[in-house]
Amino acid sequence: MCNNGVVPTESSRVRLNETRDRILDVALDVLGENPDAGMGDIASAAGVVRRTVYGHFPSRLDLVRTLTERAVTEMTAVLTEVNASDAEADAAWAEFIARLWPVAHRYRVLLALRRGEYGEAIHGLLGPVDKLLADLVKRGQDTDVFAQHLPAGILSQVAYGVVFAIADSDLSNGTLGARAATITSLLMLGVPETRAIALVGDQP
Amino acid sequence: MCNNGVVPTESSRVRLNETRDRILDVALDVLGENPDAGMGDIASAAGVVRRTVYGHFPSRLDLVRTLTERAVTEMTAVLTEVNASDAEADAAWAEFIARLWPVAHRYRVLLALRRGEYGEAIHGLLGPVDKLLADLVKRGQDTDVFAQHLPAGILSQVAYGVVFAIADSDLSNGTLGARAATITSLLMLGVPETRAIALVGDQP
DNA sequence: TCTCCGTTGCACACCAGTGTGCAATCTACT
DNA sequence: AGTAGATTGCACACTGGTGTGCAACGGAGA
Repeated sequence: MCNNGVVPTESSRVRLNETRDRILDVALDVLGENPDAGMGDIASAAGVVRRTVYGHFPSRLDLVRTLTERAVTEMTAVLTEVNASDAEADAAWAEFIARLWPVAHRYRVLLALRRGEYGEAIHGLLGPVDKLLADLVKRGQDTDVFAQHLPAGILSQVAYGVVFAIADSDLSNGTLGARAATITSLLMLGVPETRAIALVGDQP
Repeated sequence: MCNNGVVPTESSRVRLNETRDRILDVALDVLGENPDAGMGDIASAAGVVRRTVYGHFPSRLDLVRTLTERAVTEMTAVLTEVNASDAEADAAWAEFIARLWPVAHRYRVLLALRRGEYGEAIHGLLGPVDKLLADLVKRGQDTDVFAQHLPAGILSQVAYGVVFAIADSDLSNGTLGARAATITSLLMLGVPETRAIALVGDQP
């Protein structure tokens, strides 16, 4: 399909990338509503024929993997930046959730996709994000900012699991969802309610 | 298969129910590991042939529905009992989680099954449980025992979503998991850490 | 106008799971 | 031994998704 080893024209390459990006964007929506959606569903939602999708992504796994890589890139960018600051761990967490929120909402499907066919592949790609999260929580526990009723690795998983769960609920969009997700995750990290509310107040 | 309208012998009926129950038990395990497992996988795990499974459950949906009904029955039993007591809402919640824990661990697959093919059917059957949970949380909010940063309906969903998430993690068995799930869910319900720890201490 | 190249439409093979039909078999009870 | 009934083994049709091959179409640029 697409390219057979020949150098493409400038304009055609633009058209190609436009289609490719549109497929990726729309795939996120479609899979978000139904993680079991097929290539045909994605194709028609993108206003394109199934055959065309296979022109850009040789297999369904390739598509999902690309999507995941995208998500990992965006998330690690935010997370490393937040992690680098010398703020208290709870403040860092609050800022992280606030900035992650739009991304989390878009990529909420990945949580569902972690079980099932491509679970292993996705899990592998998400490894770096998990590690950064665990590091942040560990830092909070070491400085007595977060509770220690669970090991950092699990606590971080559960905490950002909650964020995605809220991203998947009725509150998904709007700032209300972001506030709810931040406060809830802070509470379960052991931050007192008054402190949690103060923290989200700082970043509306 | 099984029965063609004729009255069965006593012993054969026993054998029948034994097989049926074994299929149900094993289906819970198999689907717990892989929600997309087929009838064949379930059958062979139960030491039986695929055809036999269809003898007891005319379709895959029937099997899943039966499983769900089982779960709903067990959960509502615990929940109504706990809900009827006049204890504080947080104490009631703690007792609920403690008693729900073994059940939750067994039926954790239902959470994954809520999305996907049979999502709607399962969601419908789980309705009563959701309502009881929401009532309990509402009671806690009205008596200022639980935080009000989220509406009761959503807060209850997120809270017991966490319980299942922990049931699905490495801590799944043992009393450690139960403690972790209880404390974490209490924290996110807005109960102060000291109080939460005191509550689980009461029910080891 | 001619060419490049992404896109389309249709063909096909393939696979995995579902659900059914039916004769054969095995087992417990009489 | 005879019988009822659950189980088995194998057949089949059907569905729905995947991935590929290939000729034809259509638009943008030389």
